[in-house]
Amino acid sequence: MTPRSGARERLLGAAETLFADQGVAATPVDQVLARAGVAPATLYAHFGSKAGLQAAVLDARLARWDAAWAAAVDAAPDDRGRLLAVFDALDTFARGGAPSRWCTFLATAADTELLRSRLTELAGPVAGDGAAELAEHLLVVVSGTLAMRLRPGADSAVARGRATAEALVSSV
Amino acid sequence: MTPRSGARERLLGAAETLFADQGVAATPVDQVLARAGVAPATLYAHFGSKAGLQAAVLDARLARWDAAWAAAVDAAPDDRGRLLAVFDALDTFARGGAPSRWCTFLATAADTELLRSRLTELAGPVAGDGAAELAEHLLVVVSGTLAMRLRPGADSAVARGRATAEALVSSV
DNA sequence: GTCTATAGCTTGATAGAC
DNA sequence: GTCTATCAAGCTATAGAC
Repeated sequence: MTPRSGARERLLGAAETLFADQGVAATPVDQVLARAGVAPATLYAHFGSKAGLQAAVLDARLARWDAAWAAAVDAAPDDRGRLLAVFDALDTFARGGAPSRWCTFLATAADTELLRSRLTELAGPVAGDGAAELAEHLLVVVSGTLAMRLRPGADSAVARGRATAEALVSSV
Repeated sequence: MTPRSGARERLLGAAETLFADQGVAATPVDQVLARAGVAPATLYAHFGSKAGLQAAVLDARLARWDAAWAAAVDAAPDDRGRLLAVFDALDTFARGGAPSRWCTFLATAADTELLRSRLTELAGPVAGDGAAELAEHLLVVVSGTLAMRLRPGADSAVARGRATAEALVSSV
């Protein structure tokens, strides 16, 4: 917890948008600095390197995703709704002005395991002994939904993914 | 059709591997040249630019994927098998020594439409009126399978994707 | 068609003042 | 902690000989 620093927050915000829109490699540090209105040395004082900044951006995103998913689960009315709440959270994230390629951060190892374990847990009340299998199916569908958001027709990606998930849940 | 040129083929092969393993942006032209054993000017004579080389690599890949899928469909015994043949083709590609991140090329617009239309066609005999809907579900699953191959546990990605697809087909 | 050599630019990161 | 100014390295692409 660095003593509150406007520059730090602005750097994280600028980097998140630019990295997501253009890709990390295609985004020069100078561009992040310009958008944040910060000097080069300040960035290196806070994050050490471009890679350090990237890591900090991913961490921040993961934490927000985590919170959004938890909130969606809490808001759901029943077991089936809680299992499918991932898609509500995806929808929130997608509509919430987040960069169009925000989903790339989900391609990390930590996140895959998080998804798998939570989905298995949530699938329990719905599928009983078949919970692990259903969770595995839903993991594929969630991954596919993220992938679809990278392509044309991204707007309807979450809705289509949810429809597929519902078909799977109903077939249990 | 350039007069047969060993350099051209070597460049395509080297670029395919390196681009897939490291990403295009992270791969310097020099590295492609070194692996191919070719001089800079030769690359620019054939492809005009790094982007031109990248485009040529994608074209070649798409053509091979196309052929592999068609072969898998032909080899399948029945309608259901033909519909699920995408996964046979994915398996062939994945095992065939292709770079671990080969799937990135499937994130193109052209390919998305190709997938959708062919899957819809193949779903006809299996799902009748529900063909379009089933194809849409399978499109999500195929995309998810590709995404899973980018993460740890990639080896079993195709098998798990196929299992999800079978659950969907069976529920029709 | 292919080579060697190099131009010209952009990048990530640092030095030193305040 | 933040700034201005700058370095050293790496990149893509081209020139010119064979």
